[in-house]
Formats: sequence, C-alpha cells, structure tokens
Amino acid sequence: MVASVNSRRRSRDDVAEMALRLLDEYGLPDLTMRHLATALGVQPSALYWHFPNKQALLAAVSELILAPMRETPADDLSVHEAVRLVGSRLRECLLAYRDGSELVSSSLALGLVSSPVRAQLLEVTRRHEVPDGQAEVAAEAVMHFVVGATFHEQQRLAADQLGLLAEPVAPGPDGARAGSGADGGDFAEALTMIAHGLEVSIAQDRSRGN
Amino acid sequence: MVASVNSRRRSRDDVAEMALRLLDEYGLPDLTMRHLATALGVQPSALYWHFPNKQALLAAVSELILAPMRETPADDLSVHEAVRLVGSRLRECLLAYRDGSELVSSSLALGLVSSPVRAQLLEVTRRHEVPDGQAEVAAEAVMHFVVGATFHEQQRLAADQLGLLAEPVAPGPDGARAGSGADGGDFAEALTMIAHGLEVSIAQDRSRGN
DNA sequence: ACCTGAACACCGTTCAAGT
DNA sequence: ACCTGAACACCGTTCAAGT
Repeated sequence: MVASVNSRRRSRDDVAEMALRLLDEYGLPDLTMRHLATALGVQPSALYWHFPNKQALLAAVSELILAPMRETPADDLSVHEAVRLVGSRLRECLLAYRDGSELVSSSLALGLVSSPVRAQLLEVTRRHEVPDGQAEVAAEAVMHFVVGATFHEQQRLAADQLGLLAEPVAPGPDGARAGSGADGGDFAEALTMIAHGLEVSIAQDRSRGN
Repeated sequence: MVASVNSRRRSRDDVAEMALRLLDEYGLPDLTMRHLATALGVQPSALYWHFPNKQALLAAVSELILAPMRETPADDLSVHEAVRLVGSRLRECLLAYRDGSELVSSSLALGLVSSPVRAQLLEVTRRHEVPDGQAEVAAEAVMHFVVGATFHEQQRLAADQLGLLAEPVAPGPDGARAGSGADGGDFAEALTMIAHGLEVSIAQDRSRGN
C-alpha cells in the first residue's frame, strides 16, 4: 500500500517503463537488451538482476500496455454492448504504442500475460446469468480476433508510413472502402458479429433448459 | 505446366522444404539461416540468392504449411458448415508442424501470405447470395481467431511436453474440463459462435432489403 | 545461374567479482 | 541489493570473387 518508501520495486518498474518508451520510439526490432541498458545508463547484464530473461521483461511491458483495460467500466451494459466496448477498448490499447499488438500477441501466446478481456466480460455475463462456459468461449474469440486483427492493421499502418509515395490510395469517391483488408469499420462489424453469435449461443442454451 | 524439365524453381523449393523439415524437428528459434545452410550443405550466403531475406523464406514455408487449404472442398456446404470446416481445417494445418501457428501468424500479420480461408469461404457465401462484405468480415474473424487460438494451444502443448512432471493434470472424473484455457471442444464452440454471428448479420442485412 | 569466403554489425545470456 | 567487466556462443546480411 505504501509505495513511496519502498524503492525495491521502483527500479524494476523503471526498467519496464523505459522499455515501453523505447518500443514506442524505435519499434520492437530495436528494443534490445543492449539498447535498453544504454538508455538506462547501465550494463546489459544489470537487466538480468531485474528480469530472468527478455521474454519476462517483454511480458512486463505488455502489462503496462494493457493496464488501461483494468479500469474500463463495463457495468450496466448489455452483453452485446460489453463485447463491443471491451473489444474496441483493447484495440485502442494495442494501437497506443508502436508495435504494441505484436508485443502483446506474443506475450499472450506464450501464456506470460492473462487475458485482457476475460474479467470484464465475465462480470457482465454473470449479471445476465449467462453460463461461464459460453462467456469464456466468447472472451477467447474476442481476444484472439482483436489481437490478430489489430496486429495486422498496425503492420499495414507501419508499411504505409514507410512507402508513403508507393500507394497513396488516394481516398477518392469511394473513400476508405478501397484496398483489400479490414479497416476500423470492418473491425466494429466483426465484433458485432461475435456478439450476435454469443447471443444465439445463450438463447440456444436457455431453450435447452439452462 | 511441364515441371520436370525446368530445374530453376526446383532448388528454391528445395530450400523451403528443408526449412520446413528443420522447423518441425527443431522448432522456430533454431530455424536459423546458418542451420538451414548447413543442412543443405551450403554456405549461409548462398540462401540469399534464392530469397531476399529470412522473412521471405519464412513466408514460403508458411505457404507450404497452408497448401492443404487449397484442396479443401467446401462445395455444397451451408454457410454454417463452411465456417466450421474451413476453420478446423486451418487449425489442423497449423498443428501439423511444430511452431506452425507461430510462423504462419507472423507471415500473415506481415502481409506476406494471403488469407488461407478467404477464397473458400467467399465461394460458399456467393452461392448462397450473401453479400461479399459480410463474408469478408467473417473470413477475417475466423482467420484471426483460429490462428490466435491455435498459436496459444500449440504453445501450451509444447510447455506441457517439457514439464511433463510439473502438472500432469491427471484427467480424472471431470476429464479434460479442468485447466483454464480452451481445448479442442471450446475451439469448435467458438467457430459455431462465429458462424451464428454471420447468420444473424446476413438475416439482418436481408430484412433491411439486401 | 548459383555458390564461396570473409567480413560487418550486431544479438541474449552467464557469471565471477565488485560496492 | 544492485551493478560491472568480460566473455561465450551465437545471429542476419552484404559483397566481391569464383565456377
């Protein structure tokens, strides 16, 4: 509870915070233990006192990126609304830092970080008396879709930023509807689709007698 | 059409095929240009005549892994069935090689490989006169969910294989229903959910007058 | 057309030793 | 408790030169 006295955890968090700054400024490929050490004015080997290895450090950075998810109020929402809100909130978190989605994607897959949507979604579904099983499945679907789609999206953004002159796409009469992939609109549509699917599952479950 | 005469593409494909073998046997972290060169009896620099860089080589390997998707017949299926079949077929492809899902996940995100489900799904939805927009959104949702979930699943399998003694999980009375994550059953449930969601989207679209 | 040899500019991690 | 110094065992990539 008393945080200012204890300086023990401080420097560990400082390392993760500096890593996040470097990530945002130079990207994941340049987030090396050596660069990070230099930015902290320390030898690379010093980092291994705070973290057992690089993946653990990256997991800590992932948690910083996902921190806003914990304070996303999903109370008094319908199940449908909760899926859409939590999903798009997660997308915002991942887009907030350069290469954020790639970093979180791997930490998540390695199992070094817990689902950033599970708790919020289960809270809502429980209030609506939805069985946890259905809610867990939906939470997994939302998480994997959002992380995958946002990773893809962020990569395209980065590519466009490098080759600005290559394919300007020229938002003409048909606006952003060109290109091959999903934009923000498609993203919202997909979340709506998943929410619909969850509702159908719930209804079917109830008609079978809970 | 005549393949046996031309030896030009042969060696390029040989490189990708050997890379796939090394991937399956030693895993992605040990799939280095140097190991691959050694396995081919060649200098590392020789690989750069066939591929501009490692990512391009990995994309070629991804395509080998995804090749069976092209010959998955989705004809005369309902939209619902097609989503489930294509989704679980993709999962099988990714699980067929060690670290297959991780490799394909990154090639996909980098945009170096095209969607392994889009073509099949669009073929079916068109026969059922579903607007392409809905189908594209569903295809994205299916792809990202399957790749993400399978990546997660494959990583857990690998972890369990290393620490076999750590948590044997001991499939007791409640069978495989323990643990925190999604198993094969949850995977199928999630696909069903997405299929349901697509059906609702289609129905809503039609009631608005196509 | 396809490959070698040699180099460049890096990596993550360990570990004895310092303070 | 926290860090240095020095090393180990690697990486991907380039490029002149060979055949």
